[in-house]
Amino acid sequence: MAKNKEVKNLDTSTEEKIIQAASKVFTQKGYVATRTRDIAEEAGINLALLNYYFRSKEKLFQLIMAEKLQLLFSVILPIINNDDLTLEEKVETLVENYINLLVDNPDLPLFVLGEIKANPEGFKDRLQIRKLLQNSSFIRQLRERRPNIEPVQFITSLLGMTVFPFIAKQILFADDKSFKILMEERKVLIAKWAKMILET
Amino acid sequence: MAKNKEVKNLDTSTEEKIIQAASKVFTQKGYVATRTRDIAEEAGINLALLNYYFRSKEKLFQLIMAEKLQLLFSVILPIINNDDLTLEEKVETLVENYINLLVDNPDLPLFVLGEIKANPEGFKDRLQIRKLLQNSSFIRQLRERRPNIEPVQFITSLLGMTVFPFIAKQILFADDKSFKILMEERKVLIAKWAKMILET
DNA sequence: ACATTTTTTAATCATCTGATTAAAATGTTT
DNA sequence: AAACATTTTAATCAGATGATTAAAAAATGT
Repeated sequence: MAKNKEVKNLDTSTEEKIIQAASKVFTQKGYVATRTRDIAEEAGINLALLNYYFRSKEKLFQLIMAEKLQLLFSVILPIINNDDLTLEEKVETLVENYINLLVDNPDLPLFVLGEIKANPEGFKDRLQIRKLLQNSSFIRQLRERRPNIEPVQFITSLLGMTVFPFIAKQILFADDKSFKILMEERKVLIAKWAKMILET
Repeated sequence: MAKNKEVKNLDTSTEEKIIQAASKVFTQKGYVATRTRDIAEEAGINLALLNYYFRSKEKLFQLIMAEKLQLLFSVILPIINNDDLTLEEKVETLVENYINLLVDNPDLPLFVLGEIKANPEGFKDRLQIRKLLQNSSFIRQLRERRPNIEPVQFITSLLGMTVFPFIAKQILFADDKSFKILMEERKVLIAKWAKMILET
């Protein structure tokens, strides 16, 4: 028998291949548009094998979605709660790290936001972002600095400037090469503009 | 026989009911997630009637999508090409009109952007936004004012600040009522912030 | 080498869904 | 009212798709 799953295929186990494939197809096409056959083909395996490893399309999707949410949270949470960072430092780090993440995962925003809209109830529990934000030192610093501005207005703008280009990529940008260059430029631009907003 | 289709049902002809229903369901759920049966039910008619009026789901979708693109363009194009408006006036009007449009059609951005991503080829011809922008007086004014900033960087930020809240609504905002209030506030905020960016 | 467990496959099922069809109902003109 | 055109419906079809099954193949332990 093969008890140690870890020892088998050191490079890419079948399970890992499926997860990789599912991650790619799901984020590219979304849940409904994705056929389990697509994932199987992408993974280079048979369809039935998918249901052997993961009981259903839904289960596999939940796994991928949890991964993606974790990825997004892991960039935001440590920063907005870090009491050692000034407001300006938080903004800089947030923009820098977020753009880095999105350059490597350009499909992430539209995927996650689309799935949330398609099935809001399924995210009710997992998405307490608002509450996590509410109690963050980031919000506290924002309120201190600009008492007359709703923190959510500033955050929406910061996120909008950062995330929107990846959502509207197809429309606004010509080719992938220049897009990446512009996104690098954008790190300093957004940080500068955000700080201006905080100063006024 | 009934030659004058217009005379029949003055309030809502069957065709109009179907279009209304399709508009609602498509923008809410997207193309693949929408079943023709959903549209029929929403319109209060039988399924076969859909294929009687519009030959197929695809045809009906194309009609709706064309409507929505037209809606979006009709807000942007007249403004960015209006030589009588200063750069600041363009920004103000653009933000004001766009938020007004999105408050009435909050599903529009995610719908259009999602469908473009799902089928980029189908939009290749219809989406010359980049070219339309390129030759606009808006771009010319931006280049004059801030020669050191790529116009697309500014435009992406302006659109991001304006459109993103409607895409991330579910995540960032608590309830619909406060959302609308904040979006009203946002008109002046974005205009102010955008003008600051242009000044520096 | 043998037995046992794990992995993989081909074939099949049941359901969903877009579309069609034939016929009934409704409306219009004469 | 009769004849004709238009509108609406119920029933059905064909293809796609998620899932299952039974059996073969491969890996592993003794």
